[in-house]
Amino acid sequence: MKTDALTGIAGILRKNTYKMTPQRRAVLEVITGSHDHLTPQAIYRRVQKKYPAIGLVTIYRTLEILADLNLVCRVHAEDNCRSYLMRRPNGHHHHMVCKSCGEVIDITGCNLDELEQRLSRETGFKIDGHLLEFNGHCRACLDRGENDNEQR
Amino acid sequence: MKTDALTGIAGILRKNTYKMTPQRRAVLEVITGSHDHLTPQAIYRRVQKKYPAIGLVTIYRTLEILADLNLVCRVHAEDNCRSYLMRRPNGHHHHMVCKSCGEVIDITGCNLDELEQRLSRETGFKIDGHLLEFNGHCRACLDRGENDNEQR
DNA sequence: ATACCAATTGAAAATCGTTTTCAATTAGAA
DNA sequence: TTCTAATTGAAAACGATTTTCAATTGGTAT
Ligand SMILES: [Mn+2]
Ligand SMILES: [Mn+2]
Ligand SMILES: [Zn+2]
Ligand SMILES: [Zn+2]
Repeated sequence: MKTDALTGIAGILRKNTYKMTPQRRAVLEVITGSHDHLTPQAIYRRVQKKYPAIGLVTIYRTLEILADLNLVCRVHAEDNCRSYLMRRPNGHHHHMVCKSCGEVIDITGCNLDELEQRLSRETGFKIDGHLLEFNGHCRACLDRGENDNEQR
Repeated sequence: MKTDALTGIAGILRKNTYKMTPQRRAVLEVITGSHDHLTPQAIYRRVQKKYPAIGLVTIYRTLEILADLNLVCRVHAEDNCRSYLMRRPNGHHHHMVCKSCGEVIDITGCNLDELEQRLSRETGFKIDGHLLEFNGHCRACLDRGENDNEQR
């Protein structure tokens, strides 16, 4: 199944005058192989294990292309405004982030259609999409004593 | 009224072992005097007009303190993941951003309470807040020819 | 009013993530 | 195999933010 997905993506790349390279294959394997969202740096570290010679620049460039082709999504968290990257989600979803431990939970079933329609009607905007993110404290952190240990 | 607000804030600062300085006063005047959200740089430029000797570091430090004291809010946009700063909002609200021209419209009346309760029940999370942002194209940009001119 | 000291300031350097430049390499069509 | 546009990594450039540090200052206690 992994092979199938990659050859499919290879086709999409070729169709857009991009080439499938070993580096890009390595990046794709890391991204599709992880359930979590990964920063460019995190992806870099993981890819290096299989492909030590790869450059961080290549990660950035590859991610940009993949995002443009809608094969991966860009996200960003609240705290450090660093831009995060995530693998292609299984459909539309959002995130709930624990302020203490940083755990990320995927959220489905946001229905903002009514709101979007109202806004569109009132402002004339054509709304393409939205970013929704909840923050708070997870069960585990709540139990283990609320305050203190904010993750930097 | 301006004086009142500032002396009030001065009290809050003092209560937290912070001092009210001319620099901080200048920053506060800029922030409270603008309806828009401002980047640290934008605030810097404006403050400089009244207080040319101020350093950019002071802007950052002041904003961090004000945010910690909940006197201003942190926000961040979709595109460039730069962290934006906004003046204290007149209540809970969100943003709609035009991908073409960058215009930001304030949104009120998001009712995510039901969703938050459901999520809280299902996951055990204690939800503190949320970030919601719509993106699309504003009326003006739509009229002036859809595609192309994406802002850098 | 004066003294005092922790808090504050700005300049400069350091950091961090990201982008640009460029010459050498390579994927893949012909 | 040949050919060429696309890709690569190193290094430098970049822009935003943070840290360091010595000099200054706000505000409280005398
Ligand atoms: Mn997700
Ligand atoms: Mn606003
Ligand atoms: Zn947690
Ligand atoms: Zn617009």
